[in-house]
Amino acid sequence: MKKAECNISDAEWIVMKVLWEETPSPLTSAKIVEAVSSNKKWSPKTIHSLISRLVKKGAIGVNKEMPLYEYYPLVDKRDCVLEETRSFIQKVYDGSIHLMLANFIKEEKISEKEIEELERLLHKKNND
Amino acid sequence: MKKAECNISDAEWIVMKVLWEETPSPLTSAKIVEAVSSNKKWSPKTIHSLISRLVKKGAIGVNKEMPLYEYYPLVDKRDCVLEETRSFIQKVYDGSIHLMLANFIKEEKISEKEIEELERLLHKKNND
DNA sequence: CAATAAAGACTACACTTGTAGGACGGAGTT
DNA sequence: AACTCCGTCCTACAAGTGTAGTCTTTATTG
Repeated sequence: MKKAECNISDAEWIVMKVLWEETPSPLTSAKIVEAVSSNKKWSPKTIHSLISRLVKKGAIGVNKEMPLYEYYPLVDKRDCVLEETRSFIQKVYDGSIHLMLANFIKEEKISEKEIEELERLLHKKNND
Repeated sequence: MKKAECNISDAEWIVMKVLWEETPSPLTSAKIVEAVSSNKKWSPKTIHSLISRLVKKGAIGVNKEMPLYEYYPLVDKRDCVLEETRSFIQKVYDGSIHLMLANFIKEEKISEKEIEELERLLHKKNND
């Protein structure tokens, strides 16, 4: 998995998530189309386009040994999530994680159970 | 303040934040350029372009009564923050706020003091 | 094997975005 | 009055995106 920049667009994220989450990692485009189609009513052509772009960007790799190409992620999900998160926080909260979380807890409707779980997480983190 | 869609790009956010945060709300473009320039080394032309686009988008309004136009926000910051947040969480966390916060607390390096403050916030929220 | 269908390569096309530049006119400066 | 600089309005222009379509090759199926 590369460290580098992800630069994945909104539509491309949907495809990447399939590759990151679908278990048998090398997937044929048909499998990808199938998985994506459950969320998005895109033409298969559109999904193929997204796949090609991701290959060109170096975000996914292709195994051409097979009759039907098999695709697999080249970038690490965690890295992309972090990158995306950072740019979001930078844009909206001037880069302040703290501001972001605080505002978030204030604004969002989170259930009590969730709050309790988050508190547990915070505690655990605090005791590391 | 309108409720509607914000659709503010990364660069435009920088301008919007000036208008939202700079106190005397109606600002001349010179003031905006000045404020933005402290963060970004853009040509004034660029900033003017962003201002015009925001006007066209309906995100900011203009008072043309004055010799130098004065600009002020038309969209509410909170709405835009929420919208931006939602789309971020949708893209990266499939819309799960919980997943997002949990992952966030796990991943990010937050100071103990911050953790404590967040816990306080959670507590307060819990007792509402 | 012939036909049909799907995959892959390449093309399309309008819209948004980052990042300005040019023309024109009023305000201040000499 | 002439010149200069800034503000407004309009134009520019390449890269990235969403959303496909065409053309060629290959696999599947009767």
